[in-house]
Amino acid sequence: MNKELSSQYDSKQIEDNIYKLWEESGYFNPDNLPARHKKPFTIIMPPPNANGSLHIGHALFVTLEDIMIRYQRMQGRKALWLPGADHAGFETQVVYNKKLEKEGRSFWDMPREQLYNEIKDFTLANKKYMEGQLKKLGASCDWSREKFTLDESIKEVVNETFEKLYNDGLVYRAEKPVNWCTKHQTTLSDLEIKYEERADKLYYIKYKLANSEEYIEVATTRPETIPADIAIAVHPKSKWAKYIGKKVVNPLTKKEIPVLSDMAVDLNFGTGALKITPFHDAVDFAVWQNHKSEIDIQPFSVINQYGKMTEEAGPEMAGMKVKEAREKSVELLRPNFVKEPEDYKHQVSVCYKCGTIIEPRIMMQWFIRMTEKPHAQNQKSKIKNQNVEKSLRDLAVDAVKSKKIKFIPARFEKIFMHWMKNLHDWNISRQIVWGIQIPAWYCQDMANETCKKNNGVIVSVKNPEKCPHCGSANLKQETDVFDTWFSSGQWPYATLMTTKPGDFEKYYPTDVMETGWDILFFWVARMIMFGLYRTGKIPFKDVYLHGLVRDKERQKMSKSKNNVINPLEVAEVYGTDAVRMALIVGNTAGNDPIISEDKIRGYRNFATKIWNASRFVLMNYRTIDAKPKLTAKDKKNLKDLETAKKKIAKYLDKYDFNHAAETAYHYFWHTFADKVIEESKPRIRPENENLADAAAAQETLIKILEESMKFLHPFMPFITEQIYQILPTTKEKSLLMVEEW
RNA sequence: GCGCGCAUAGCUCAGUUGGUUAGAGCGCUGCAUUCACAUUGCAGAGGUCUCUGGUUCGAAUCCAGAUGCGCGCACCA
Repeated sequence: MNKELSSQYDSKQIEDNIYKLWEESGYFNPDNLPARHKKPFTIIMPPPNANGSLHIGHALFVTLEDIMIRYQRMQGRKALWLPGADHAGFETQVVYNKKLEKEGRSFWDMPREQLYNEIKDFTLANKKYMEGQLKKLGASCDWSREKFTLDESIKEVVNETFEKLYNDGLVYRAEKPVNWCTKHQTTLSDLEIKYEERADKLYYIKYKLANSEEYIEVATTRPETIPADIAIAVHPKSKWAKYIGKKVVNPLTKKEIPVLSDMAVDLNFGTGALKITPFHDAVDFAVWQNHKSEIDIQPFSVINQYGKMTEEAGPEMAGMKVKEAREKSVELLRPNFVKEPEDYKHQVSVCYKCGTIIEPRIMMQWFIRMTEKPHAQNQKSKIKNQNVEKSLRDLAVDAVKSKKIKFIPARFEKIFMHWMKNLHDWNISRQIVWGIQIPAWYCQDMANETCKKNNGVIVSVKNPEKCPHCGSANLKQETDVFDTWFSSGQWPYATLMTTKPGDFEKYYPTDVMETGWDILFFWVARMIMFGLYRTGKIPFKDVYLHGLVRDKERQKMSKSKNNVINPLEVAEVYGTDAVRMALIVGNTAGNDPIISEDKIRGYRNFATKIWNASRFVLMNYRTIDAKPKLTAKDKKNLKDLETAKKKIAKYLDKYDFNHAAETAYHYFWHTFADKVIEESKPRIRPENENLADAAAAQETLIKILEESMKFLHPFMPFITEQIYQILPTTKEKSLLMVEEW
């Protein structure tokens, strides 16, 4: 029967069939696993952004998680791998914006609803395509529990958390400095901006005292914002201290502005005097907040949301872009220069997507308090608050400190703590259309005192229809949507609370969160905080962080560099199993793996080796009418097998996939194929008249082959399942996937 | 500025609590081949483990410093 096996392993011919075999068995769903599978083992898949197709980085996470799931399933765990997809709000909107630009359509002129629906169609199409890709990669996840971040059930959980945070005083709406991207017309969180070094000029400007030639010297990189200066702050120990309490003249508007004393001014930088422009700088905003009583001018903006100068900037600059206005202001200010401007290199914040310089603005936005305790149990909260005594930050910090949550590799614990220490309140509102609209309504009548006290704000999981305070039906919903990470940060419990009844109780807390280190703060930290806040339990026990896949030259893969490896394309050529091995061997947790086609080719050769070794054993297989008499060497070989298998299990238990895979590879090729098989050749030939010996050799070979398929299965599921299916010892309808390890 | 890493064979990396001649893959050299597999086998060359000092009977491994490189965080105008 097996004699017609071809000498080459043809992955294309078998992979789809094998996946179908697994899928039809129903075993991806842990509920269907045989009775021996008892204790749950859960991994929630990091939902890929449904705005493109899977790249090699996705293949890495799929492989790592599938290895864990398959291994644990074989070990008798009730293994659940819950798949999903992320609408990826801002990122997807950026992608769609680009797409429209290419098509010559204007993103900004489209009605909100139309835009939303178009992006929705686009996202759902991508999602469907990605599901097919996950299957190609061999992902043994439970499709019956698949979730999408915009499922109604998920939105409800997310909104409930928001309402609870609001009632607990951890969500607030305020006018505060935020990061504004003038291209994308939205605010961004502190994590969504990056810093770039820019060569600018530092201008030294005289602010003269009223009716005097005396002046204070102020250094600034942004002379165009001078019309919005409402004060000058000096350090009390600076040489300008004698002017504290006096007034100076704004060199552009000629208005008189007060001189304040503030320790926030750095004595050792610039001139020891700082111009205070609250609406265009966060530090200045803070200074203004502390000196409100001393300043009679209300702060205002001179730059609008498009990065253009407003009327308040004065007739010479109004309407100009910031860059032009800077040149203009320099021209106007020249008489007030103390000296020629100096070249100055500094870090400026830019949008992490488009690189546009972030314009700090003061805007009414929604924020989450990260470092303060919630109010005492609020009656309004339907969800009990298990953790009233701690801030979101402390919940996470304590869980990590006490080792309830462990990082692999451990060094990320320090990085995590460092970030947590510097945590600020999180702006969660975005002025984009693609996302979950914030469940807040504004009463337009504000006909009673409670309304006024709350500024007309009503936070409610579902549309309240009427103002609960004054009964007005004249409500307007907030148009801003949540930062994507606000919803994905709730993913572990939001999914399990809404799949099947009992799932949350059974599968939460999950066992492992496996994801890239680049989203440690974006995602992992938020999941820990929200998980503890909302459920009182950690969302996962271990966090395994993988690196970013790079090419041979250590470059990050990107379309523009033309070094992208499409996992599906290479899997088509070399087989999925080869791609999976190439991603695992030589790759340790937290390090950026380097992947090249050569490496993948190497593991395709390994697949061929597995195929031919198996083929050899099967081709020579015959019924021998004798009781096998194992030699000492046979016994040693079987013992070596056990040793290798134990070693692999030990490595897998420690998340050391690299060594586990290498050990499996090495044992199979250089011990089994090169030695055991070679030595067995004369013994299994029909010429061997010692039937007991022939039977012993054959039994040893079959046994090792069968066991090898088991320990190779998590890494190379397709070829191993295929061979298992044709082994003479395999029982009808049994699957390697659920075999006992 | 604060913080986290890395430095081992030509290349990419392992090296788990310090303990004989420091490992793997790829690459390289030589030989073999009608045999399950040339997508192969066997053999081999190749390393002062960045430098300096310290701890120790003993250091690639622990400590301190230097040099080089990478990265994260950050409201110095």
